[in-house]
Amino acid sequence: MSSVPSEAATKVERSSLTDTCASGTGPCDEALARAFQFLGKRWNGIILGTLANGTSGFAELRRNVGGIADSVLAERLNELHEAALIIRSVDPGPPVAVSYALSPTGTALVPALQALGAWATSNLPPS
Amino acid sequence: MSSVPSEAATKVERSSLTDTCASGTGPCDEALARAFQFLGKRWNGIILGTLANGTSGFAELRRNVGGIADSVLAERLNELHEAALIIRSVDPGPPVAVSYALSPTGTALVPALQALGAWATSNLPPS
DNA sequence: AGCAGTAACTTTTTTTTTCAAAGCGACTTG
DNA sequence: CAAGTCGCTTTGAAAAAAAAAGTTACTGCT
Repeated sequence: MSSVPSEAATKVERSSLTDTCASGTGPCDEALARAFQFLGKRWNGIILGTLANGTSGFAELRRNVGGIADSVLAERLNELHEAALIIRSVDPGPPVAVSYALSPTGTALVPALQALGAWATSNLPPS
Repeated sequence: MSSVPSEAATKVERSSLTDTCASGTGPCDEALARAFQFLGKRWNGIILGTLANGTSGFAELRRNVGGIADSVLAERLNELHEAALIIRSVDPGPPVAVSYALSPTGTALVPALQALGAWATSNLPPS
């Protein structure tokens, strides 16, 4: 992981979630704050969960995620790519085609996402 | 759960995350969207993770979460309370004292939060 | 050839969300 | 009395997300 250049670290974000949480032994410690640096931004959890179903192009992902603005999807994909959670592959074509997939780091998140889904199934009323 | 009046359901949200996700058997299904209805809003994951360490008052929670605006914390606590993820208890005092704790629904989320923390520890660079 | 459609974004404007600061009433302490 | 804390509420500014239109590069159809 330390070999991945983290350009996100050079972008000073207001109220960075990585500065939050009392140091403790409980679930809310620095690690959880780091997880929510991504997951606490609208759409990231859903995007990663959708990509867990398999590789997608931009438009397919937009349709499968459902309800996200193009510009927000583009920005999220860039951030997730820069953080090495997803892999962006370009087929030069023609026609040019771009596909997105979970990286190993992103894939490692899937069991936790599954746990979240299981929790919601058991604990949240259907909308 | 079904005995809890869900006022959140009467508030039509634009781009509701519960309308997202292709139906599928993968992690991104309706259940995950429902989980991110809460967790995809900034601060909710951290708030729930902080409360997993034990009951807190408002000011203590604000300090322990770190970096959240009063007004946002107040609103988040109201939403989480309305969704029955937390319990709000009032000690009439004097002085009056309000405390917040995870409900059984909120508590059931803790293992998934722990999984997220473990993933971050193994997969995300320290900031 | 022109047209319409799709993909993968980008740009602009509008709307919503979050932030920062101040405020309020109810207390406690020195 | 003043100053501090608590648990919020209010206001206006800043940031993020949404909505809509746009661009380039194709493909397929008439």
